[in-house]
Amino acid sequence: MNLTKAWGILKENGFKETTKRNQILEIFEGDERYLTARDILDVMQKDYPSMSYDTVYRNLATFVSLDILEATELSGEKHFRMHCESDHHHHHFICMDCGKIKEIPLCPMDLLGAALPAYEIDNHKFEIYGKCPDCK
Amino acid sequence: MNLTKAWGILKENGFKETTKRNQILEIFEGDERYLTARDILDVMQKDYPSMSYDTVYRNLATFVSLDILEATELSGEKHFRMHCESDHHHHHFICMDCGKIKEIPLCPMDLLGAALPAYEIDNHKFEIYGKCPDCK
DNA sequence: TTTTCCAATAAGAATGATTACGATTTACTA
DNA sequence: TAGTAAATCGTAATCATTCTTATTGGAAAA
Repeated sequence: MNLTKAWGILKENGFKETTKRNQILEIFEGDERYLTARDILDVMQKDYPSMSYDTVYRNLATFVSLDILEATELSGEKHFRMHCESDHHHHHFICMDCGKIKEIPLCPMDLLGAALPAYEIDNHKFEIYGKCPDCK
Repeated sequence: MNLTKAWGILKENGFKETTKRNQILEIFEGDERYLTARDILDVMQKDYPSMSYDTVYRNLATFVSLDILEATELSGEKHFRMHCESDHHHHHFICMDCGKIKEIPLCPMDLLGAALPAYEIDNHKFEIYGKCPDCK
């Protein structure tokens, strides 16, 4: 997702255009890896030494709720990255060295079909972890 | 997995048979849900009011490293349950109401085959979340 | 442009899970 | 039964995240 589209979504939902908010989005636009709240704060504090954790966490939560960012839990910490452009549902290979991802077009839920008829399925998680060709 | 098998593994690896360790395993043997460290401590402190967090976390880590317990991250907390008996690799549906699980025999990695030839695949996670028939 | 209002932010304290550590106790071995 | 290393206790420290109150800043209206 790019900045323009992200701001379209934010404006539609009544969020104000602030410089901090914009700069956080710029970081994600320029980095395809999964980043933590601390990663964001570290970069932001170069320009805004007084930047607060609260601002980072609040904005990350906003972005995730609007599907601008996607989140996942890696070794006990929440990680975030720009939501994929792809309009079809997919999953990710995640490189545990460099953090870069590769889209996996397959979704195991397609194959489960009616295997769980009596169950209410709300969500699912499928991720592959390892090393990408560059880090291998 | 049952207590006997768990103690077999522990003894093989030189771990001592302590009453606390045994009682933690008994809790897991009698509960098919995913439990947190706090859940364990709460139950244990009925019998041992001085039970320490350190003891709980240390033993949980030991059990996971020996594949006696399996662990997963649910809403920011580590959860543990007895390792499944099934000798074939499988995944889980997890009920977010009661915490009970259902085994899913399918593994998406089987279907990926050689789809990621240049990648080193170390691990993967596939879990389905929702409500079981009883909670629905 | 200026005023006004409410969302957004700063600063730091609070929380909650997890880990660490020195002192003490316990399980096994000889 | 005594010796020894592992296990546990009691508590403090750490780390990510959330909360709270006061202040600031964006944008709509005057």
